[in-house]
Amino acid sequence: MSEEKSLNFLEQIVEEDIANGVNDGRVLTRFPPEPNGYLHIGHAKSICLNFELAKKYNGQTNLRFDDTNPVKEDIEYVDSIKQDIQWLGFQWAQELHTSDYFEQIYEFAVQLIKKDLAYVDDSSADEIAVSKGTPTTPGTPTPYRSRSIDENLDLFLRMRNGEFKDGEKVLRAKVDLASPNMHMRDPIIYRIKHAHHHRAGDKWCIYPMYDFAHGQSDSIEKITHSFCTLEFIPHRPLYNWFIEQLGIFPSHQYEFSRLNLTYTVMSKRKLLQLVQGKFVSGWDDPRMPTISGLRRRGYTPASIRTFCERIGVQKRDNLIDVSLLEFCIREELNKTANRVMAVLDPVKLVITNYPADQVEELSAENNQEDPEAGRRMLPFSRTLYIEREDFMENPPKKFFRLGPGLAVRLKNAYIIKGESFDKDENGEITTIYCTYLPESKSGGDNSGLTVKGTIHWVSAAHAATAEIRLYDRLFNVENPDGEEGDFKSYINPDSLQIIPNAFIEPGLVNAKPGERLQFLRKGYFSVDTDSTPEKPIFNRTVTLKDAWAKEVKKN
RNA sequence: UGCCUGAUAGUAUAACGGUAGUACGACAGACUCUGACUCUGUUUGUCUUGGUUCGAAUCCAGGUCAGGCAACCA
Repeated sequence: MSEEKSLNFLEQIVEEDIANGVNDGRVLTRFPPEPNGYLHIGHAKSICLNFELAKKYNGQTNLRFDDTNPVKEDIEYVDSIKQDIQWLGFQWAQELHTSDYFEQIYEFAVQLIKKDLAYVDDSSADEIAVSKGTPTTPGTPTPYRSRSIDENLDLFLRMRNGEFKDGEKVLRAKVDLASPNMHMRDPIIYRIKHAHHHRAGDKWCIYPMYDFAHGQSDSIEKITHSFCTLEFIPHRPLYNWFIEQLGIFPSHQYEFSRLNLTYTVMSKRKLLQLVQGKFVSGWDDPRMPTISGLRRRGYTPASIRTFCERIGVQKRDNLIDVSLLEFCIREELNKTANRVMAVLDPVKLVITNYPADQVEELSAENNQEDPEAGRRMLPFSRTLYIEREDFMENPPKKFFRLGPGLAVRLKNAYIIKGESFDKDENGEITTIYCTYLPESKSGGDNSGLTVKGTIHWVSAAHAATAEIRLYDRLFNVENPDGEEGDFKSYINPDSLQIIPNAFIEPGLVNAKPGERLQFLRKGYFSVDTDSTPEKPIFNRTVTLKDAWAKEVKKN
């Protein structure tokens, strides 16, 4: 383990700070979600970054809810966010809420007013927008900019006391209306909202804006390194300006680029549209890039953490290939998931030389990658189900499966040879007939034969049935955000295929929700949260790599 | 057309003035009682033009391209 992993740019910053004795080497980060939606894998990047970086440098991480907008926030989201972070494997030092600082933030505002650095503005939203000018032309002061300190103090108190209606007045910082940075053109720092807050109740009718809450909260908590995404870069001068004018603890903001993944969307707004428009079954639909969706899909916390580590941290825009995420979950599940057999698209197979009333119990390895996983017994009989695609009437030369005259190994059982088949009036094969080699039994094969292919099966009389849900990418274009028009028009209509009656090994009816398995040759699956022994439900987490599918595609 | 970011294989990410490396993907092969896994090999890259330097992905200047910013959202 002498291999040195290079540091990402934020780790470099932290190491430099520690080396220079900044904050006495103390490292305290925070993860600051607004409780107005569910966490997605983009948040996971931020969570991993904040928690792992702090831990690496003997620091800690707070969970702070940025709950400054009561009309959009809800306790439901608070709970889901906490669950998701813990599920990912992280524990915050303190659970904090910006709303707990409202009194102090209010005092900060008063302080600003007293320094003549903030004023109450009676202008309408439109008037303020106009007065801010444009990026190329400076803003102009509204008539209220020159109010006296005393008048501002009085008005602000009356705002707090509920004497005005929503939108009637705002408190603005007095910064620089001519700044090339639009965020410095007297930003609004308090607005009136007569709304019930999920945590503060009805105590307040004025609420601070993000720019006058986030940095202040960082400072109150003495956060040393405040990491956020790139779109907050233009806010940083304001972040620093407030710290300077207020003379409070100098937290520092650093920005990194947010995660984008191919074949999905990542903005909360768009995910909400998918949920509300019923394009998916909910926030935890296994096709969603939400943490809860990935969890239900069968992703593990470790695979998501590994993924976040491999994508790195930088400042350039990126679009990560979802195949990397898939690689991370396959890599883990290959080592940990038991192998079982399930036939998704069954066709009957009759072994004509196998005794009609004989049933054998065959021993099967659970996971050859893990000797500890043990073995299980499987019933075998004359009539089986195999995968329809594993038989071809006129197979091409590279087809290593069953066909007339073609021999193949039944996994954990015998070598069989295809003989004949029945078809119905539509030309669809209904039954395949084959013969088996009794001396080719797995574990004791002395047939002297080797076959190129091995296929999976279940005994028809013993198999249980299950609902299997096959998931594919939610969108059929790599970057739905980058396409013309409504992103929803690029939704993949085949992103969910439900197989109501697949055949599974009898023992699988007892699989517990959340359990992860490999269906041999079909992919990794996990037991759905709605699954019961009476009606087992499996979600496909990810397919196996399929060299044959590629071969077929080529021709 | 103001300000702010950024630009290294298909996608990401290293190299911090000294041999452009790694992962995923793709392609080819070996192995295989999973056409899986594993293993081997191949392919493809420093946005551009100048400058500094013995030497530039790296430093400087100009350009190009991409993204962000003018919510009483965060």
